[in-house]
Amino acid sequence: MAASASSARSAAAAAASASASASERAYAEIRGLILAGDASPGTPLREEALADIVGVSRTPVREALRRLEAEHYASRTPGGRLVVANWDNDDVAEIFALRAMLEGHAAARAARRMTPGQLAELKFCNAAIEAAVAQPQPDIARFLAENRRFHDLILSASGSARLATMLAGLVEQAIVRRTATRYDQADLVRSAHEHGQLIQAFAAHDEDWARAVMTAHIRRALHAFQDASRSK
Amino acid sequence: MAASASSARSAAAAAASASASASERAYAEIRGLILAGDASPGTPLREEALADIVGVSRTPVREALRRLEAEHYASRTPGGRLVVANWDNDDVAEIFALRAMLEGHAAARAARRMTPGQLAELKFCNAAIEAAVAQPQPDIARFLAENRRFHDLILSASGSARLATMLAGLVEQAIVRRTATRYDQADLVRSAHEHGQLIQAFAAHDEDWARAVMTAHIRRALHAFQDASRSK
DNA sequence: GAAGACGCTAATGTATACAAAAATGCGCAC
DNA sequence: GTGCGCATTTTTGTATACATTAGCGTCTTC
Repeated sequence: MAASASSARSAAAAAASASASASERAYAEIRGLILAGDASPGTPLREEALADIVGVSRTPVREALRRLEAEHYASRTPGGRLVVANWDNDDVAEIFALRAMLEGHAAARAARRMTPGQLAELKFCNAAIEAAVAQPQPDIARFLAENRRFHDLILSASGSARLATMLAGLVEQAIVRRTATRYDQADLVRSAHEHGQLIQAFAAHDEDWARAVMTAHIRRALHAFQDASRSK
Repeated sequence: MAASASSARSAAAAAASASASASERAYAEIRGLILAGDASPGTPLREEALADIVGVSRTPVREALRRLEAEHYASRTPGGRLVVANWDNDDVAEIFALRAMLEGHAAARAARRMTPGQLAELKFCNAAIEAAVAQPQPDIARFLAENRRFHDLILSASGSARLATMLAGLVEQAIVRRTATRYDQADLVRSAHEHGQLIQAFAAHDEDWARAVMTAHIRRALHAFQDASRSK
């Protein structure tokens, strides 16, 4: 698990370092440090130290930190210093509750606007997910990547930039925590099945159906996560 | 209307300039320019020009602009330049829909956690609102200020920093647009009455009731706004 | 020995100077 | 006369130097 987290981090950093802007790289790399657990909750995020790590000046690091602060990856001490944020169980539950509402809303909007092309993409994407989880040894990395893509496709089909930015932070945060827990294959298969239901709802352009399936999908994920945390 | 908007702007700017940080002042002032309509949609937001206006250097202006961009007050051209964002009718409807969901959720959480002290504050606040709207010539500025405070109290009673930051942008945006329209006294009275219902729901610690009243409150506001826009 | 104040240190906030990229306008060729 | 391409100019992105403020340890005094 430590290995998968750290490889995920270096992969993200490598992808970002390929000719992206300095602030973008700083953002990706610092977030990676937090998500991989290299910087545990409460750790101070000092601008100069981070600038050295990323290899840029303080200016882009500052921009990255402001963004991370807005997305609740970092929080401020009374004196105005930034530290890695600490999410407790209530926070996780809140994140999932907000995701359920907002992604449910996104699904409803998407159902209204879904084009045949977008629907085909979703089907293709979910086929990949099913392939990844059907094996006795599920391909977790593949599942995470394609699952992310599936939800992003719906988000983009919903056609609301506001929703997209609001959800961006929430999805990341929740996925991270999940990455840290062990997956139960049955959960993965169930997830793919729910995606299938979503596709049906989209095909029928049925807003309420889509919203309900998405809400259920995410609330089930919450409980799967909580069960995994408890038994860990 | 133009007068009220511009006085609101200068008041905000003055409040901010009183010993606040440069980035904070820049944020408040630039947002003021956008909200007052001094910078109409599509107007380029050039860093150096804004730095001159605010009287600080480009660095804090940049931070302010990133924040405004994250809150959808500004959007980027393909080339990466910032311009004042243009909200169409769909955007406004989307903002209200998101507000209805998120503030409904906040109200439900608040109902669960409401303390007697917080409840008393809400009652006091709504009394001020009722006083402001009871007169033949309602005190609009007072209403807006107290109404804002009422909703902020609920938000803080909900105890979720995530909700608070998510809603901050949405509330501002919607209020601005409303400021631009003429208020119908009947709407204001209705609004105060709905606040009374909310207080009852909070007193009973009834989550579902609170959520329903809040959702209805905001959706009515949407339609009041749309009617006002049409007949304007 | 404990408590408070003072001064030092380290971190953030701000300004400016420099580099890179993008828009625009001009000129040239077709 | 129009369209394309290059050069100029404007604007944003990044680095660094400076100012300010919060933290923190020590020293003094009661």
